[in-house]
Amino acid sequence: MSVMLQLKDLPDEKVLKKFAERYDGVDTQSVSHFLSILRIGTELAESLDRFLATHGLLQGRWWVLILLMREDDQISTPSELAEKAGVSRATMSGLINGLLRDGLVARKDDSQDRRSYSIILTAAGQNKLDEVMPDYYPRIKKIMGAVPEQQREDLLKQLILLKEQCKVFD
Amino acid sequence: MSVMLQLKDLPDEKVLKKFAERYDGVDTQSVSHFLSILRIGTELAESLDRFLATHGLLQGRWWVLILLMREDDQISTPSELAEKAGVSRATMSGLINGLLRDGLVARKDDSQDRRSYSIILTAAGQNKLDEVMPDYYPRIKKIMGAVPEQQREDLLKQLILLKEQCKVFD
DNA sequence: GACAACTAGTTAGCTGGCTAACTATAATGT
DNA sequence: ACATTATAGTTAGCCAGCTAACTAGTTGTC
Repeated sequence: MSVMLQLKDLPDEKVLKKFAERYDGVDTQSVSHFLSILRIGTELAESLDRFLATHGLLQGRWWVLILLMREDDQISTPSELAEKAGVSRATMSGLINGLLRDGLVARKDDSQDRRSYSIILTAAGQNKLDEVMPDYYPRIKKIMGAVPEQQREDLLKQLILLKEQCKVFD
Repeated sequence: MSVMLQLKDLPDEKVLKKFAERYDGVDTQSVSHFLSILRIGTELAESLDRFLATHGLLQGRWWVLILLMREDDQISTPSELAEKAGVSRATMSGLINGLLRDGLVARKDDSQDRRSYSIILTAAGQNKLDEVMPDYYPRIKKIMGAVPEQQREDLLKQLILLKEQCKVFD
């Protein structure tokens, strides 16, 4: 995601009037709320990325490492990883290449199926996670601590409602 | 943004235990909530993009058209647009090129400052907005309708708290 | 008036998303 | 056995973000 709206850029009175005149039935509140939610989503993701960058990682590659560590033997295949990460095989191809270059994962050819190969988390990759994760978890806890325990469930519930309601875009 | 997490991919018991053993002090709830929020943000943005795509637009270019329409005379400059859209001048350069190619904006050289030029919304650009916006506004209203009026303010308030708490990433 | 410093915009190269088209191999069906 | 179909991975080309380095022009200062 990446949303081209600065919260400060919410339109002023004059502009609102202009748009409301040209396009009737504009619900200013809804629009402003919707855009703010998108914007905050972007900002949260950017914060995470900046944090990962301090450890020399970015979101995409970091997540691949985590998916590998989840496996019993730290091993998987490109298509499996693509499926689990929710990205196309083409995208996973690029992510894997970057990780191979950095030596955080290694490639092992499949003797059974010559089209395929396996990807293994290397010692360097595990070390990288062991460096990042103990720094990551407490920060996440602190961040989520900003929302009172009880209201977190409500927050999630409402966001899920919004997401589901997005069917009106189809 | 773009978050590599499928909600379905929340880790199972065994995996949770594995991570909790290696990295102590993991607050599973916080992590899962945080990642879910990021994921939903991405999905909302993707929905908007799919909608805009049905009108032959994408988020970046659409937002530039809106910023131009906000101006009294539908005119602005690349750096002004970059600043208002919250992107780098380099990115705006690319967006403007795309819009120029599609004829949705036009370029007008500045006689005062030969480094600069102005970007104007063309009739075709205005027509495109006149096609998209009357379709956009009611859909946004319907989507936000999923969250009861009273809880919207809370939702926003909590998201803003989270965003601000992201300072712990710095 | 000349030089320094700043500003406007572009370009190159990186990240990471996508689709569509491609290669190579495997599996299936007749 | 061979032909078809399906699958694994890559590549090319698009979108959109970024930084850093660059050109060109403007401004300010001495």
